[in-house]
Amino acid sequence: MTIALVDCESFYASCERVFRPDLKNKPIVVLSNNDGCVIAFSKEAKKMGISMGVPWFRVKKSFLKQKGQVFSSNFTFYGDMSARVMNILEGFVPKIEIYSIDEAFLDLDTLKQNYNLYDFGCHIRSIVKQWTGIPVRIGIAPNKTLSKIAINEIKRKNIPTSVLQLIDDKEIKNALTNTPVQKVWGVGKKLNDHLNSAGIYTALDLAKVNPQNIRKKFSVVLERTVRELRGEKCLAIDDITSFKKQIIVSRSFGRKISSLEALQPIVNNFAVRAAEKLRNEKQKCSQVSVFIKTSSFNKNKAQHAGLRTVEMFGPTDDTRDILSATKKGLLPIFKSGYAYAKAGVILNKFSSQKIKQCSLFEEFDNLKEDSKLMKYIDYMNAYETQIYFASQNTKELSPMKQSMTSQKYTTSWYELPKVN
DNA sequence: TCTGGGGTCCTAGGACCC
DNA sequence: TCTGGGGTCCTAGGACCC
Repeated sequence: MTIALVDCESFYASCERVFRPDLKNKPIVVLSNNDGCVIAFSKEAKKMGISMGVPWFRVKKSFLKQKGQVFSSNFTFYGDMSARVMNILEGFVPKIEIYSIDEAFLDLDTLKQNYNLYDFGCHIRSIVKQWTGIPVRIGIAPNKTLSKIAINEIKRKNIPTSVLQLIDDKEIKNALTNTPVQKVWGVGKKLNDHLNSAGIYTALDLAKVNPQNIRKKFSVVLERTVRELRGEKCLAIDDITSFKKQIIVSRSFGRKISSLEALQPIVNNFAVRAAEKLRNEKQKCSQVSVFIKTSSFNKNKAQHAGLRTVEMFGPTDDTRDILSATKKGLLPIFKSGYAYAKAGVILNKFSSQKIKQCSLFEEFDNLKEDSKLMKYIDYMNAYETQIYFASQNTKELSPMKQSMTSQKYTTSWYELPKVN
């Protein structure tokens, strides 16, 4: 049983480099929405002390002074580059799980025995690099958790080929010894603290604990992790693209918002966007939640956070239903006198668009056909015309700072790269 | 001054059943 | 005086991931 994890090296930063060869070997950072914090960075930026999630305003000055290059996030572009990489990977083996925008698990069991997996990894790496310009690391191991460890080892040891096969017991033990337990896939900050206080500091320490005891003291999730560290295979490769179970549209605001009059239309924007996403997924939802919160970083200011869930009368994908639920949810959680920093709309309890269900109190004869209105609106919004709902905030559709976005090199005719 | 967004899975505990 | 036992289903919230 063998799995390969293909992981794109500092993916967003690498994307930015593909059409900007002048940025080779230069420090690059990519920022989150609102240019709030650093969410990706190149090796060169790492050397300058940039770390994941650091607030941009804190490192901005010194980074720019050292001739670093900064980008606002350009997810349309990264998504397209990701699809290209995944497409290539799908050509190598029949079973692959696209785990995130920059990672995929490949099932290598379908390959002929005695196949040289290390060479195969190197081959994949060179093809992906040649066809897309994106450098990848490849960790080969008996299961998912260990393939993650292999990727960590490539980083830690700075292995020049960026491919590592972790199969031999001694090698695995050595890698586990060198992995702090917090770097194990599935161990976050909270678990790390608990494990540390129980005297578990490395991945090897964790692997030595009896899995049943772990299950009793922690959870079945961590038990699986322990078993995988020991070489068992617990997590299967899930190659079926499953439907979404939840849709979230949320944003931190560019500036704080205190009045309901200002907040409601912005939350409505999120509701409209969420409904569009839902229709795009060809699903309906039966539950809408709204949340608002003040900034948790402002310790000396009064804090308030609220979440309210509203049940729908039946599954719906109609923006008007979702808007009215949003309003119902927002009113009771809004308290005046607070400076709100973030809000969001969450859609839950999905069912297929094809299923028609009328509510208990609805006459069957009245079961209306789905209105064509939404279809027309989506159709028109896909092109130049924009149709808004009256309750939206159209003046400040995205009160978001994003001043340093690169071109949509591969997804817009108007922004294609030019060759002189 | 300024600190992301979008997801999944699991569990404890409440509500309910016989 | 004394108030069961066993089970299912659902949900909010926690923890984690990238």
